[in-house]
This record gives sequence, structure tokens and C-alpha cells, in this order.
Amino acid sequence: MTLQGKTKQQIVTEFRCAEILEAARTVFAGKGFDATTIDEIAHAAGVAKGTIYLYYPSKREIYWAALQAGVDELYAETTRRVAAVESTRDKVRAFVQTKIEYCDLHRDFFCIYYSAASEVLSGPPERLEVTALYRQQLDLLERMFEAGRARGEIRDVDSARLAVAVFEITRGLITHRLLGRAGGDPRHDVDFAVDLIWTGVTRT
Amino acid sequence: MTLQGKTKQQIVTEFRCAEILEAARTVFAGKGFDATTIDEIAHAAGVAKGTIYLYYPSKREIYWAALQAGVDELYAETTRRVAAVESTRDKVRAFVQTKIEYCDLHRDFFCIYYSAASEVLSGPPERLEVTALYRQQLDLLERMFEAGRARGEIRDVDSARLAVAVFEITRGLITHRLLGRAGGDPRHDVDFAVDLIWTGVTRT
DNA sequence: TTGTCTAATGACCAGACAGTCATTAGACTG
DNA sequence: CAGTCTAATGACTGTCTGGTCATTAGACAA
Repeated sequence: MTLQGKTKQQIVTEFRCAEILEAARTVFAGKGFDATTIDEIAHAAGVAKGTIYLYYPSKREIYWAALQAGVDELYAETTRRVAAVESTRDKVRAFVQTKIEYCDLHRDFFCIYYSAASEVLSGPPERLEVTALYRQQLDLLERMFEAGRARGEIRDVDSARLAVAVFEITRGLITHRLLGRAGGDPRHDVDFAVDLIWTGVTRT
Repeated sequence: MTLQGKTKQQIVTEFRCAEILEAARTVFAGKGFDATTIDEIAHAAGVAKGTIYLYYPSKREIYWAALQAGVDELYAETTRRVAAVESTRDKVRAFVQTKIEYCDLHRDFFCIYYSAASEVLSGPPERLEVTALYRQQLDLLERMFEAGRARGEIRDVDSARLAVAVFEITRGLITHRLLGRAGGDPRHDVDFAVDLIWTGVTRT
């Protein structure tokens, strides 16, 4: 036994898994799931193909792991920061900001994330599991808006649609960042989003 | 020569092309590009595999044709209806409404459309051509907002970001429709979108 | 040094599939 | 009916790649 009650064994395994996952993320992000070969991932990770299969049972599982890990981390961070503020407006801001900042830190992940998002419409049979990954985000937003409405902070708007709108606006802004346009201060994008959702485009 | 100055030849060819394209749309919509096989398309179209290649040179080309045709028709209809109204608000409404109504009419097309949209991030090398398909829509929106701002109809907001926002809100609402939720009157979705963009969520 | 044990390797296999092309069906003509 | 011509066919091929497994390298123990 060593640190944190883990055997040396376990630590090495964990490390290898992480290495492979990191390589996989890079390759998947650049070429998408189908165009990526296991050999490429192995090469990027600096190991042989067989080694990959010592740590993951299949190509889909690697993809899934890469996606899942990021989504979980992002979701945890998001809930944390959303919970840390009071007003609904600040919560929405926290939601958008967390995502955009996370995007700047983990570009590769977001390429996979949003690619997978569209598998929901015409993808593999696992689409239900994929859907679940996004549902939790939409639910979070929906609850925020329900609460905000109950407290009279926002007017009477369909929460489900509102959640979708915020989710997608964020997607759009992030996509633009990733494509190179609008690379500057995340704050600009965040301000824009919150501002639009709050007061719309009407002249004041 | 017959109708419209076309030979019988050309008419038959056109008809076959359309038949194949229709079948392809269905299959692509259900399984995505990579999971679809030419054999499946052939079967769905009621022809043999070889026949497909008499009309299209490759699988990608079929996909491209299915996408292109829909995008062109949608864009034409959109510009027509946007041009038919005066105020910026009505133009935005026309934009969103056209898309949502077109979606109800051509579900399969939209599955392909939004799947392809996310290839922009991590897809095939043709991603630039794909990007162009969406650019024209964003440009249309951007011009609408520029004009609206010039005429004092809307406040001073970044047009490019606004275009992205409207595009993505629409995508979100349509995706929800396609997934079965919120299947009702398109008008509800349209009203929601225009309302949100115009006045936001602030209590009035 | 020798023996043991396991993590890593990469040649190999089997299935899938895009695209081809020699053959055929059957429409049309005279 | 015989002859011609072309649209359609589907068996076939070459390639690609996910996944396997017999072999090896090299760490560690005695």
C-alpha cells in the first residue's frame, strides 16, 4: 500500500489510463469517432495497439470514457459555481462562464462533446445514454429558472425552452471560439449571453 | 424534346436521382453517415448497388447532394419570407418560423443538417465546405440585425454573436421537436424564440 | 546469475464495405 | 421476330481496421 491506500499497481494503471485517454481525446477531437483508428490513438499515446486493449475493452468505450470524464468534471464545477451565487441572473452567468472557461482549458474535450451532442439525432443506438449526458445540464438550467420564477426574479417563460435556449446559445458562442473567431476575453461572450437572455435586443 | 425542353432521357435520370436521394436521406437520417452503407441506400431505393453508382460517383457525394439540396431550398424559402416583411422583428420571426415549419415537413433533412453542422468541429477535411453552408445563414441574420440597428429598431448589440444566438436557439427548439418533446403548434416555439430575443426574461 | 512473472508488443485474422465490371434483361426498331 | 442498344444488376475485389493472442522484454526475487 502507498498513498491514498492504493497499491503501486493501481497507481500505474490509473496513470496509463489517463495517458491513453488524453491521446484519444486529441485524436478524436481532430477527426471524429469513425475516422479515428485505434492505431492512431496508440501511436499518439506512445504505446502499441495491444496495450490499449489492456486498459479499455473497445474503441467505443474509450470514446465514452473521454466524454464521460469531461462531462462529469464540467458538471461538478458548474453546479459548484452555480450554487455559490444567489440570484438567478448570477447563476445563469456562472453556468455560461464555467463552460466557456472550461472550453478554453480543454478545447479537445469540447470538440468531442459537441460532436457527440448531435449524435442524439442520427447516431448509434447508444443515443439514449448520450441524451442523458445533456439532460442533466438542461435539468439544472430548468430548475434554476423554475426557482427564479417562483421568486419573482424572472417573468413567466417556459422553463424547458429557456433551458434549451441557454444551452444552445452557449454552444454557439463556444463553437465560434473554437473556430478561431472571437478568441478574446471569455467575459465578452459571457456578458453578451447574459445580457441577451435578460433584456433581449429591445432598445432601452 | 418534351416538356421544359428536356429529353425523356434527362427526365428519367432526374427522377432516378431524386428517388435515390430520398432513400439516402431516410437512411442517413436514421444512422448517420458512417453507419450507413450503400447497400442499405440501394435497398431503400429499390435498386441494386451498381445502379446507385450510375447516378452518383461516391457515398460522400450522395450525402453532400442530400444536404445541399435541402439547404438550398430552405435558404431560398427563408430569404423569400424574410424579404416579404418589413420590421426586423418580423424578419427574425420569419427566419425562425420558416425553419421550424420546414423541419416539420422534412424531418430527415434536419437530422442530416444538424449532424453535419457539428462536423465543423471534428469532421472530414471537407469541413470548410460544410462551414460555408452555415455561413450563408449567419450572414443573412447578421445583415438583418445590422439593418435593424441602423434603423434604430434594436439596441447596440454585437451582430455576429446575435446571429449565432438566433441560429442556435432555433437549432435547440428544432432538436427538441425532433426528439418528440414539444411536437405541438410550431407557433409556440416561434413565439417563444422571438419573445426571448426581443425582451429577454426580465419581469415586465 | 538464474528463474519467474507480468506488462507490453505487433503480426495476424476475420468481417465489413466502397466501389467495379462482366453479364443480363428488356425496351425499342425495322 | 431478329437485332441492337443501354440501363440495371449483383458477384466480386481490394482495402481497411477493430480486436486477439502467442511471443518477448525486462523488472524483480532468490
